[in-house]
Amino acid sequence: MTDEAFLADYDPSRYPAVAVTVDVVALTIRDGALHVLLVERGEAPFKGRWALPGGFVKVGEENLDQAAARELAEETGLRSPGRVHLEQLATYGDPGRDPRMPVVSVAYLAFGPEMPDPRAGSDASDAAWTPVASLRLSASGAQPPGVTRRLAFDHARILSDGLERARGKLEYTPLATAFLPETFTIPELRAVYECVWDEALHAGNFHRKVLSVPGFVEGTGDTTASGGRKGGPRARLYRAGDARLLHPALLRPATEEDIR
Amino acid sequence: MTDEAFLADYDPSRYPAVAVTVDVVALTIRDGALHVLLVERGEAPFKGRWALPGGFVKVGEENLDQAAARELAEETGLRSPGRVHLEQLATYGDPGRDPRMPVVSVAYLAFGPEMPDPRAGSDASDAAWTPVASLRLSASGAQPPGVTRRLAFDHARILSDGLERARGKLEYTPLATAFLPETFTIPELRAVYECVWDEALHAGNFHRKVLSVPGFVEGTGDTTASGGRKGGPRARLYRAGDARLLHPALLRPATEEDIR
DNA sequence: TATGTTGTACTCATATCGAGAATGACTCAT
DNA sequence: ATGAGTCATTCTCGATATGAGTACAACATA
Repeated sequence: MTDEAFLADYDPSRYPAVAVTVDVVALTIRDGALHVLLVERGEAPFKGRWALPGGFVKVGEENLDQAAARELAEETGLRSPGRVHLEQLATYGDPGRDPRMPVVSVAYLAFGPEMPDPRAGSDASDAAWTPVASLRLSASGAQPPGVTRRLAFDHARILSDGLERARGKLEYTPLATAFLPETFTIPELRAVYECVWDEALHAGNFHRKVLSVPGFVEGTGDTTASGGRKGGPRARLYRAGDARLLHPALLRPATEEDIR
Repeated sequence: MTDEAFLADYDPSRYPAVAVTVDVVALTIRDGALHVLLVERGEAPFKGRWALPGGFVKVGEENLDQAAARELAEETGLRSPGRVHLEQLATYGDPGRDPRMPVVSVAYLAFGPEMPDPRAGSDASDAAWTPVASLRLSASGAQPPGVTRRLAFDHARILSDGLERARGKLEYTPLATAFLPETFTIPELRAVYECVWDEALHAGNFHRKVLSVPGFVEGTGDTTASGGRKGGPRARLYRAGDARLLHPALLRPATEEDIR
């Protein structure tokens, strides 16, 4: 930004009326399916429709990361700042994305282990973890059978961008562990990849790969107390290692359509 | 964002005085070195220091991408919207990042082939392509010998984030071609990777790899008119292919420090 | 013409990947 | 208890990718 431009607008009354908000795409895994945290709007516009949790940034008092963490905790009644990974996703500022006024929204992406049901915050009439598969994310494209909901504002696009980011980050960072509790088994880690990528993975190869990437996981020496629900031996327990990047990366099988 | 929060702030006079700007990290390659487009500030604060080009978003009239493209063209006198790749980088909103008032800046990353010298825009006292290596990007860390400049505001951090993004994108997208003209040779493409990554690459292996990734480049059937400056045969010419992702990726050699 | 440079194509050993199968340890229904 | 089915973990094997080095012909320069 240049100085003259600032001086020309230095008088606050001359600013365009812009609101800056944060919206959070909070993802977790429940019952083997990817879920996103949504709140139900109690007022127009989009009354009764579901939206991403979010709110105004207290500009000058907090930074954007703090605002996102505050919204995630405050508006849904989830405290648990502990093991939640939060990162900036992208910023959306198209004219008309809010019918009432110009709004620039900084979207955040949050990954966390299975969390309790949220309570509705002061602003939302309801809040719930919602299966991503039950949402209509684009006008075109195949939709799952059953109930499909359309999100308020441009939140379908934001969620869609967040999912794409999450899918990509699983390839070259150890963030999949952010969806799991402190200790976990390799098959649980594989389940994270499978439900975020929506692809079945080869159990043996996945096992070999995870153990071969330095710093991805480290063994605890323990095993689960019993076998799985449907049988099978006890599994060894691991915790997240100290790697920030997976090298070599754990590439998802790419299709021609992804590439072109 | 929730409805009640909006209603509470519906009166524009109650908005906090937030300015929304775009800043552009425009990268190109000149004389075998990575350069970034900077403008010299003509007024306080940071008068005489260099900064990223940027300016206010005309909220409600244009979207963020358009604002970034406009700033890149307008403030520097570079029109050339043609072959420039522009993508959103991140958003910066820490309190105090501008000493005068709260400012939220949406940063963009631009890649382009070698471009003419900019002329100073209406706001900047000067504008120039500056070698990235000549800039002091962090307080700590090794600095190159010779002139090092410190950027205004938090622009060193933004540039640093932009460089890291660029380095990563070269691995799994064909964006290196955005630094080159319509047709180019494989050694020219290798030079892009080498100067963005700041690492020497094995010529033979790079050649094999580029040709083996589907859709990365396609041959034109032509060759350069003559050999290189210091000799060597004519090189075959290629143009960018239709791939949006490189599969398998062209991974840069990772060091232990990158990973942990 | 001699010399050095370099684009491109090899070779070869090693690492990684995808697919499948073997081995037990476990759960559950009978 | 017992048998059937499930599944964590480890192997094997062929296909593919990678890193390092060599070969050679085409080119610029002196």
